[in-house]
Amino acid sequence: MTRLPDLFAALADPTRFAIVERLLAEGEQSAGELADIADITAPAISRHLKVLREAGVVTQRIDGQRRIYAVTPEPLQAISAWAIAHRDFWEGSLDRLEAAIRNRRKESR
Amino acid sequence: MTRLPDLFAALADPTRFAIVERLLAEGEQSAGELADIADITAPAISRHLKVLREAGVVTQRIDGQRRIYAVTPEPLQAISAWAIAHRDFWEGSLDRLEAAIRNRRKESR
DNA sequence: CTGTTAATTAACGCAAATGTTAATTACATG
DNA sequence: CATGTAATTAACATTTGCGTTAATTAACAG
Repeated sequence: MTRLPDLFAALADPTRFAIVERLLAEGEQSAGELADIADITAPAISRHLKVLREAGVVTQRIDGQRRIYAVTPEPLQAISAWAIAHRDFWEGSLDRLEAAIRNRRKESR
Repeated sequence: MTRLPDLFAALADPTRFAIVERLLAEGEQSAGELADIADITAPAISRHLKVLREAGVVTQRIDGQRRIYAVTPEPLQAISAWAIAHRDFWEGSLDRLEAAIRNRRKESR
């Protein structure tokens, strides 16, 4: 089981976070398709994907000469579990949490 | 509102994560009380607290010559909201895993 | 076999993060 | 007011992270 700080480190970079969001929103994609996620070169993307892979955030599937990436469920589960484990701490504002979720959905359309 | 990658960056360091866990478990504590959280000097702790403060993860309260720190609810809320917003993804992870395996079998024929 | 495409690895430069010791600020107390 | 305690800021060294270009590996197409 990956430790949370390592998971957070993987998601702390804006480019990597964008990759994860994209994969979550649109499903699995090849390294090439992810190229336009940020204004950086292909090797840079490749290294970000490696970091995500080593943190267990994404899995790699080989299809011909393409490497196809998808988000792994476990890390998201782990993060959710951690936040919810401390729910008694921030439970005072469930309304705001709900609002935040609604907001996210709205933005992603 | 703080962006998630910045939040994750604040929590990516093991010492900072330990500070947050401690404050969540035992409630607010002074910088001095947090000194034993890791085998580093007081200035190092102080800088970690500054990072957490600037990311909005903790608040600082002044009491005499002590600075007392406590976790802010909003960041945990935000993280939880993000994870839960993608719950449909990792909730049925077993089904998806199965489907992915079936899919791969189909393709390789 | 040859050339093209997809992606990664190698080698390198630079900026940011993290630790140290020393100096500073602010409050408390005899 | 002089001294001690709590914490931070300053200055500096070292490591890590992230980007680049060039080289490499692997699969595909003629």
